[in-house]
Amino acid sequence: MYLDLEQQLTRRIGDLLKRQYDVELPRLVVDQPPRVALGEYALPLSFELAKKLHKPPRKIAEEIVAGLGEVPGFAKFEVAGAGYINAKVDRVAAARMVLQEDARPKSEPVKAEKILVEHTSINPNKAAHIGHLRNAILGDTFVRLLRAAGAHVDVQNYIDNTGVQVADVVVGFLYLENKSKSEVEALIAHPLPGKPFDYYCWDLYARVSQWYEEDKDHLQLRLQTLHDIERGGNRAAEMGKLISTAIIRRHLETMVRLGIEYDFLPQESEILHLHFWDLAFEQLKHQGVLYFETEGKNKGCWVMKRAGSKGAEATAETSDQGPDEDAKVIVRSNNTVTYVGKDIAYHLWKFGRLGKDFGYQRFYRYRDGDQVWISAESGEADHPHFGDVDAIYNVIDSRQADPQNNVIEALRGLGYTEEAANYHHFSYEMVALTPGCAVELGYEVAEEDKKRPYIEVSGRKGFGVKADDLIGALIAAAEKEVNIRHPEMPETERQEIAAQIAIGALRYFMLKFTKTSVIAFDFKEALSFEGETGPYAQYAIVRATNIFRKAGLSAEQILSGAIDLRFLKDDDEIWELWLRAGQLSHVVKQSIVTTEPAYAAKYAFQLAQQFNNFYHKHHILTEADEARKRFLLATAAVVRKALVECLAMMGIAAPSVM
RNA sequence: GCGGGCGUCGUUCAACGGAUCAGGACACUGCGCUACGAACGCAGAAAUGGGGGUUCGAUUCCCUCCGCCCGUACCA
Repeated sequence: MYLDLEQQLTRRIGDLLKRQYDVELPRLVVDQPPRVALGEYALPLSFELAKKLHKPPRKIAEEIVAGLGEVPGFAKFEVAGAGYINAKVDRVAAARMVLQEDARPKSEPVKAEKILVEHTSINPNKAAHIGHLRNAILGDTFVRLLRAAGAHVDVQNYIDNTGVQVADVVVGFLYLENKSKSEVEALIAHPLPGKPFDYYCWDLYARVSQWYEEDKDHLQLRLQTLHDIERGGNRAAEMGKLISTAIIRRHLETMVRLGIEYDFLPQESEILHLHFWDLAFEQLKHQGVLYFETEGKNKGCWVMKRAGSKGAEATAETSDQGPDEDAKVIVRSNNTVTYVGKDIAYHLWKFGRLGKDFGYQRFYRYRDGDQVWISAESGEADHPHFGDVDAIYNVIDSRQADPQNNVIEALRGLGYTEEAANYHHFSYEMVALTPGCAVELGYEVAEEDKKRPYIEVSGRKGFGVKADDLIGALIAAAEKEVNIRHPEMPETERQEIAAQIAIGALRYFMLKFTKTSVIAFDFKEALSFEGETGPYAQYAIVRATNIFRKAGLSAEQILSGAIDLRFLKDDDEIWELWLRAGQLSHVVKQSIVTTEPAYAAKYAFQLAQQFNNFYHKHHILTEADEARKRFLLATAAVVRKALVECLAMMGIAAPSVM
């Protein structure tokens, strides 16, 4: 509703400006007035026009209002303040639109046909921690938003199964624990009590890192193991595959608890063994993106100009002054490829510009029947096709901005300017621990660290909060509350509701911060079910549900029955609820174009807050006027529907009771 | 050094360059359940790091200083 009327309005204003003043504004700013009594849209454009037209803003505003005449859907235009134009919609007509619409933005914020979102991408060598949760929840929510907007989205979780991190755990099993392949297999099949395989590897990984510290010669073993894994066909490679595959399964299980699913798991092992790099290398050399360095510190390497490096224009004058020391190495002097190099090849594949595809194998099937595919050298004959997309979103933390930009730079250098423009690094800040939280967890914290606002988590040091531990703690806390409130309920039902509340709390917690904000993790805040939290919004829904239950009516019955919308005409507070509900598609659009799910989270909370207010003020079931009662019920139903839909986009369920 | 991000009530987070109190949450003080369940509501107190500039208008844009964080590998 809100989006449609806004478009209607801006189109009319645009026409009017051209006709009446022969001017065009690059973009028409549309605000909301401070109070809904003043209208639904506020246009500050006369301030901007004042200089151009040499007239006072207020006069321009009056002229525009006079020139607008009747606009369908709008009741009135008013000049306010120093020259604002406030537009008041026809509330009854707008409310009718709210009753009919769905969440899909009609203005198509998503241009691309096929979109690929990559998120999670945890190194498969240890349990997922809270930092990974933020990544996965941001990514999954963005996927849900895009799909709600009608986009076709594939979800990928990139698996770096041949990197140093996996190598480190392999070193741990082979050399620290002297375990054979079958012993590790047994550990995977029958984990120690209270210690799933990914937890086991979490500890082992930290021990190996410690072991490297003790004697630098141990690092030789790591290098050796890394090379063995990359080459394949040996003991270390087999062990690596065994470990990474088992850990991936654990990660999928962890994410399933949060309602997060993937379509495809591309692995680095296939990027290597199917020689993706060779094809990319040819293109890069051919287009001159890469050049061979013959002197300086990068002598003997294939390098490219670093993204954002200065002197791009100055090369003509400075080219005689020796090699570009700031260049990014893509192929090392020992002929191996760096991470960025592999990533370039991978991204050429994503955009269908590589000329080669993965093999695909079935890997995991979700309860809902959806299938996850994994890359393989020789895949199954019958498989879906991934890649070859129009736009990509890589949910990767902000620390990796440089390598991401280098990949984009390489694409641009290859002439794929459109692909480069449709390559979005969905960047977000990390989750760190407050010093207090670290102490609470029993870690030793240096005095100087205690003064810091937060401390970075580190898988290498085993320093952090594991995802499954946090989920477990949340469920236990929620269960306690549910048990108090609903002792009569069957246990399975109580558990289900506790899980919904726990996940709601966790997902909302990870979404309420904007991406640029570092989350300083603290148990007290994360475990809270009060205030600005997921359960707060869920509770508003439950309250509405309870009213309908007592009234003996379903939401559908209420919304399809006779509703006297004239009550809206002189009730600003209730009208604001309808207006908010009608803004859902606007919120979806904004969240997508700004790649900011926090925007949707804020909306959900505010809507719930307004509903709780309404709930407190109007006692619906005892309302004597039957028509008014039906109108109030419809208000609750409309808000509930918008809330349920918005929470669904965040992966938060609406519990039946709580 | 260079590049990027960030400094907002006690704490934590909001605010496309816009309208009277810069908004919410937590914490704090004081209230409100015989109601559609209080995982709620009401009231109170409390903030834009310093200095310039652009603008009709700056928390927002530009410059500068101070402070914090992250990058800046032939690691991923």
